[in-house]
Amino acid sequence: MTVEAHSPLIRKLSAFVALSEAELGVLDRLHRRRRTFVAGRDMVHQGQSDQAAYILSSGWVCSYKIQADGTRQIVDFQIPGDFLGLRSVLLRTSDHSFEPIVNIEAAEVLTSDLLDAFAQTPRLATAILWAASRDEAMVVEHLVGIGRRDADARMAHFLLELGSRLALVGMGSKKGYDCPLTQYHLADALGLSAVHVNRVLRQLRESDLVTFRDGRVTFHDYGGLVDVAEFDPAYLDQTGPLLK
Amino acid sequence: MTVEAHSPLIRKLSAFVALSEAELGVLDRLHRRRRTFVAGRDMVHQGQSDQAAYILSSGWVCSYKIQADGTRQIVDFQIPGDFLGLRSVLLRTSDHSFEPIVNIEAAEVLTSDLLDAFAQTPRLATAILWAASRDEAMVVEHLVGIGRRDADARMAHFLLELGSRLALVGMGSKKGYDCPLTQYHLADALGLSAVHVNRVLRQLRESDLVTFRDGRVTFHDYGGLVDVAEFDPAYLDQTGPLLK
DNA sequence: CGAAACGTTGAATGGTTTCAACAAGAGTGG
DNA sequence: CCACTCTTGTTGAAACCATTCAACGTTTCG
Repeated sequence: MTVEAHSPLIRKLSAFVALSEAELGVLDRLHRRRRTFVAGRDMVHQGQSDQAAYILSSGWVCSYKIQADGTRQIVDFQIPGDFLGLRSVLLRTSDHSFEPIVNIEAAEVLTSDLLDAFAQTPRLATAILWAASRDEAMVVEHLVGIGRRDADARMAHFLLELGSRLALVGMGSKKGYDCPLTQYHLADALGLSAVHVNRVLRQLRESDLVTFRDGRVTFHDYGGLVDVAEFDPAYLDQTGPLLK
Repeated sequence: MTVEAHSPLIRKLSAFVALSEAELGVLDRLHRRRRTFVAGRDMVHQGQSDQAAYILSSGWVCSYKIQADGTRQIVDFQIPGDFLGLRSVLLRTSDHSFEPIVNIEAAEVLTSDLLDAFAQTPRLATAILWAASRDEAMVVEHLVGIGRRDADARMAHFLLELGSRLALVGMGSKKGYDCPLTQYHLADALGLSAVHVNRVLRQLRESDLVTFRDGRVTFHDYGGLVDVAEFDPAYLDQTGPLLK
């Protein structure tokens, strides 16, 4: 079987670990319980208990937290190949909500499925924990961006990071990528107002760096954008840990 | 042996799981390799490879990331009982730096020690992963704070969260706690300028909510502060997962 | 067709930063 | 022991980045 024939998750993990046929089989079996969710309706709501985890196979999801005053902070976006709710399984309660941005397909993974898979193939367990650590590193980088970058750099960094992530599952390149997010999503993710997001996007467009329009991100000057963002993809480029 | 006779880590884990004598023994053995570090000099520098992890037994540490333009974002503070660098072990390279804020004592934990301990007592492994998930939840809450809270609420929330964490290891109460941080630390953690931190602290003090002075945080009106911060400690109060 | 969601733009406001200056205490070396 | 420097804290004034408010255009969809 070629890598392309598999799910985005397998494609992602394969970029870092050469998986054996047996491991590929276990991974395939994790994808058995297929489910779909419609855009806009929360799949998991913050405070909900005893949740399953999911592997996203198509579509986009965002994980977010709502505050008492109604403002929303998007913590992360999930794209095909990403795990979703891994932490909610370990803590018994989910501390944030998940909302599908478009209609999505996902494989439901019960706690027992996951533990069984880990018991069968420790190398796979390590690979998945590696992916989880990489997600955590992205949240940290997100934190740094919101705390210490101005709006332009923040936006530029965000669009670049998303591009790198999508490239890993074959959904983007240094030319650009399809992106179903609205300016409201960007605002809630970057800690800005929707109005300001619009202005920032205009400025980046008029500087011939990127265009965000009609569900498509187009890079016009990738290098220039990297400079604006001070984008260093080191935290995404980790090679596999403990795996020879 | 009573809980008080043990390390802060044991004290923390004991608040959520009743540990057996055998598990306590394994934990004690993880504390064998004692080391000290002096204030101000990085124990781990971002980009450094093949790092050990540490269990902090006394003193305070901060983990941070420096950007190209020299600005610093503190991601988290570690207090006694906290793990440090657990992720750096899994990813081969550390993506951020650790700096002791005061002279500290820590137990060095080699990757092999950790894996051995996990193999011996799966319940302990779960407990430690639970603690790691809790740390991640705090980073997420931190992200929300920087993205969507104004400076006053951010500061109030931060001081309250720290208080709750310290209370768990017996170093603080709703009256207050000792705190070796400078206003610069607060600024770098909260994504503010040091000047503004000073003003915010003054305002909170003049509203008779908290005083931050001479290495001591004193709560004057705990309830009032909770209101300002919209502090909901749910994400800290998880009861243990998968452990009956 | 009307409503709802998304995008766009201008003007006024405001929270936060920057710049600048000074005070107090700790540590250092002459 | 004093002068010196360094770190930390403090305060005012000006400048700025981002928000809020408000209005309007566009597209989608029932």
